[in-house]
Amino acid sequence: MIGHQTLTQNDVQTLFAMHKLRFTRQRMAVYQALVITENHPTADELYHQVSYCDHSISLATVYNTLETLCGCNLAQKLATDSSSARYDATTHNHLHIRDPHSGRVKDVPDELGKQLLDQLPHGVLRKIESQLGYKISEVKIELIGEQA
Amino acid sequence: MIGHQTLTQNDVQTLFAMHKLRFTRQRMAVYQALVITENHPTADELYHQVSYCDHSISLATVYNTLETLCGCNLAQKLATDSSSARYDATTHNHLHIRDPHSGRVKDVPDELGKQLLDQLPHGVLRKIESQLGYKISEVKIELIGEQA
DNA sequence: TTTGATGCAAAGACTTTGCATGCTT
DNA sequence: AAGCATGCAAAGTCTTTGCATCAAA
Repeated sequence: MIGHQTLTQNDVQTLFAMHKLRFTRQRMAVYQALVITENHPTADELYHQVSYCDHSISLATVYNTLETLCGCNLAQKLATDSSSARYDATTHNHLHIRDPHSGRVKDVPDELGKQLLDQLPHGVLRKIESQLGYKISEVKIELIGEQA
Repeated sequence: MIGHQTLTQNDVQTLFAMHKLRFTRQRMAVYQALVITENHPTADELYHQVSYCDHSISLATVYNTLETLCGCNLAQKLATDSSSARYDATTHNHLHIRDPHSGRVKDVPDELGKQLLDQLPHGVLRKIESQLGYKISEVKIELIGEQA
């Protein structure tokens, strides 16, 4: 996988081409901002961040771009209990750890998250599937805790 | 714990009194509807459900009531990636299964949810704690899947 | 009686959409 | 050149709020 720190314009251009997305200055800026931003930003936060360099971009374009990115799995919309949606450029299943006091959400390093997901009791998951009549496609986990 | 099916008006009255909430016909109806409803309803769904019997209740009251109930932990607002919030009268840690197509959320029966939580790889959790410097107090799990 | 809840409508926050223009392919 | 993306503003959806009235304690 391409490291986030070294994501060049060419990388993004290639990525967009792979997904049959037109490459525009606005999409480039929104995607870059999304990838770079540590915490998971809202559309409005991205808009302000991008506006800093591109004074003409519109909020509607940010929303449209985010929807497009989510549509081809280059981003995902996170579930939230607050009003505005948050977005994440990491689209593979990964874990978040949230500190309820500070409200901060951090990513759990992939190798640890993967260990946790791999070691889930799959027998119980299958029992849940058969008992509820569902086909489980994903297990989302959020850890709650505070910095020691 | 009081079973949901046998929740009488007196139970609710007592419950509200314990939380120093005024007992009104509207709050009673909203709380009852929330407890009874299988999938976690939106404010609008509750409004329509309650309206069926109480033609004068307003949507604003439903929202106000839900906020009040959440404020004293008689309900919780669920995180969602769609537009409207969903509410849940079960406030202890339990598992949800969400169908991304319909947006519906269902509870996983407590005994199965408990099995899943008990059989988590605690060694990995401790590794995450020590590596990130966090004390994990809770693990929230949401299953994604669709009805077979 | 006092205090807080309700209903209504208006305002607010967030997001989507229609359309003319411009840019990518 | 064709078709999709953009910017703008307007509309749409969900939620909150101000205020007069009403009900619970």
